[in-house]
Amino acid sequence: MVRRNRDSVLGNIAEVFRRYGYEGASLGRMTAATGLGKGSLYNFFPDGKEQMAHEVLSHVHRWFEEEIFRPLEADVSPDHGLQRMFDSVETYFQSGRRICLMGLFALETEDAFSSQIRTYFVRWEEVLELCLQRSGWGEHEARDLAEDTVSGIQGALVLAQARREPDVFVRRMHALRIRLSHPASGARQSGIRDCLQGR
Amino acid sequence: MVRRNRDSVLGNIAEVFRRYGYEGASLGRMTAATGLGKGSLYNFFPDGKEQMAHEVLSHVHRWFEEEIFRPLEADVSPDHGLQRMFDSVETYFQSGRRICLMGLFALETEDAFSSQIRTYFVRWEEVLELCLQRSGWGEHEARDLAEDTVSGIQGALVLAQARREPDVFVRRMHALRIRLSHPASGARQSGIRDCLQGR
DNA sequence: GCTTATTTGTACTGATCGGTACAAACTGGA
DNA sequence: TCCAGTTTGTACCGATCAGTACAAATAAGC
Repeated sequence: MVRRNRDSVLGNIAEVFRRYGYEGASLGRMTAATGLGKGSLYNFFPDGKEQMAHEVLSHVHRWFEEEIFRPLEADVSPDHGLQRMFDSVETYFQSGRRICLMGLFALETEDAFSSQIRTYFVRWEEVLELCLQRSGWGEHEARDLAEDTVSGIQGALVLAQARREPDVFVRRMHALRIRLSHPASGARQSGIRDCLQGR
Repeated sequence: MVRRNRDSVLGNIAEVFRRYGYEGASLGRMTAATGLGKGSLYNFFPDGKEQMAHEVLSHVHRWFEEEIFRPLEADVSPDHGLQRMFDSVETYFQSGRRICLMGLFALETEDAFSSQIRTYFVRWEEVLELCLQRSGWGEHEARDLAEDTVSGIQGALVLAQARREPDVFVRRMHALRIRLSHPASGARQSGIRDCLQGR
């Protein structure tokens, strides 16, 4: 018998939720994925399946906090923070081979996890918005771009999975990186419009 | 006793799949949503739950074919076709209040529906790409924009649901409409780059 | 080595699952 | 009005569900 620690068990459980969704992730599948019996799972998670899901989402949020959200806030170079965000996103989602559990649960479940999911996405957009402002985008553009970027990441994950083609995700991330690399305040933006009108 | 027709039953079943996901959509929930007993459901769909799901997806695909894909191909004015696409998308997804079943099943299920889902998305991107080319976009930009648009629609639906805020979807659709309204061939694109380098 | 605490794992629970069998109710044609 | 075909609906099936009870195995401290 090999003693398991709770975090590695949680990792296995997370992959079961990703692969099958909340309702499709049975305790039988979890015992198979972790190598533990039900008694062990209930020893680690006395409140059962819903607690496991909550803790998986918390774990995902903490990872994003450590790897993406805090660095976006803290990086003295916002441009570097942005590129690091994309690097981390591509690593975490395995270049489109791994889906987003927050996105899946957002679609599949109703109330149980909605608060946690909402908090995660609101947090991501907020830190990205501030980073974009520091990078030179105007207030409104930054807000809009932050929402568009987080939405774009989610959409790329769905489409990559739907088409069974991870490269879709890679292409979309590449396009987003480029899009976010050209800060253009309102003044610059109207400069581009003048230029276009002149042609 | 009220006799039901198969199509309206299918509509009710579709909403159960949307609300609960494939695994969460039990026959009990379907009998409640349709007002029919299991015997009636099995009379309409002798191959059971998986057949219901296949037929719901086919029905969704047919609706998109009639309302969006064919009009995009057929409209003499590509710009009009594009705006009509967005109008239909907003209607179908109820301005972000209704999720996309294809997207949900793409994330939640593995093999059973992957062919149907892939076909739907590939078809959408293909007709959109051709429409964008006719609208003035270059070949590569059209390809890229088509993928970005379909991906963007999916992401907007996920994020709207995740934040419990349908306006997210409305804003993203608005931004996509604007984005697609300004065809810029390769020559025009490099003109913009020259202009920027001059500053 | 023994004892106690901790971790593991299986048998079992009531409920629900997808699906089947077949009786009941309804409809349409003669 | 009657009968055959069609549609509906419920009881039931074996399997699986989330969760519980508790015994077995292991580990740590004395």
